[in-house]
Amino acid sequence: MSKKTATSSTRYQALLQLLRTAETLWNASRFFFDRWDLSPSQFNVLNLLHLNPEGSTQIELSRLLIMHRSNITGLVDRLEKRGLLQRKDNPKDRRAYKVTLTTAGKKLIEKILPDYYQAAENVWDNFPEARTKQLVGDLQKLSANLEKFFPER
Amino acid sequence: MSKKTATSSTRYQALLQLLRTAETLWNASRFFFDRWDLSPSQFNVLNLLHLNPEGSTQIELSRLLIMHRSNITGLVDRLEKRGLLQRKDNPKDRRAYKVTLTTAGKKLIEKILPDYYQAAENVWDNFPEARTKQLVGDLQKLSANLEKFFPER
DNA sequence: AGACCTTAGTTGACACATCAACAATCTATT
DNA sequence: AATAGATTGTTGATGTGTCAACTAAGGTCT
Repeated sequence: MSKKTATSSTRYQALLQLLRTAETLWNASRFFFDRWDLSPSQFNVLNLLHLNPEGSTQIELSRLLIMHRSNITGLVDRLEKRGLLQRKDNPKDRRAYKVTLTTAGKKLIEKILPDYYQAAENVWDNFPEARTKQLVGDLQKLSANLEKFFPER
Repeated sequence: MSKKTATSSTRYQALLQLLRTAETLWNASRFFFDRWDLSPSQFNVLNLLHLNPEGSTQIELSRLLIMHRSNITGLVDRLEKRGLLQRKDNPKDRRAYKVTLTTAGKKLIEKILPDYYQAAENVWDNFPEARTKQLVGDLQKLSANLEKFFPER
């Protein structure tokens, strides 16, 4: 049996494959959301707001999306310009807005969601459920390790 | 047993977790390569060129990196400006360049690689090798399905 | 040779992402 | 109450990514 070189180690390959698959998934989702002229990030914003009808502050969105606060500004700007959400003043904290879906935004996200869940099922194509559960567990473990090695954000 | 809602399906959660873990991994790698003032994409370019000493065309790089050709232009521009690689005219096809590492680029990537492989091992932290192999297989299967559902690039 | 199609790379317009620096506001401590 | 420190959101600079439209060059077909 030949000595393994660093470049061919399974663990190294696994990280590459993970990035590659995620890239493919992201591209697929970009293609998918194009029908409604949304980017995956824009969809994520609408989806989060839909789950939180009282509205979220921009900093909350940035934490949930693992994204810098300054990026939320532009994302919310563009969605607000399209009338899908609105910034509402927050009397409890005058530094922060409450961002909420408009009626149009709520209507759009509710139109998308069924297709979205269906697509998420389809791409697994008979993949055994138990195996999917294992995958989730493994990915979570890796995430935890990564955060241990590279702590701050 | 309660009927599962779409949002709680394991398969849907698995896709979210995949994106989340990949994001974390990407952020960790951004942090990692910062020591050499490189972005992950810049590292990938240098790494590919290091594996292919005869040089690659930009279109080859774009395919390997799953990235639009126009993006390679800027990526190569910046690395060329730093003297890490060079565009060489290609007599066999005067439309295309051959992009190769300079001595400085070769020296830099060879300084980075040992740390890189070590980090890739470290983040798995005693994760069983067999399980890693399974993960790679599962991710490949998902990738294949994704390309079936969302064909073109 | 000429006509036609394809391919490699660049450019410009735009979205998306980071960071640093700043203003406005909130909070804690004295 | 005053000061000091932290937090929210915006802005500007820069890098990264997409796409459409363009030039230059290659390939094919008659």
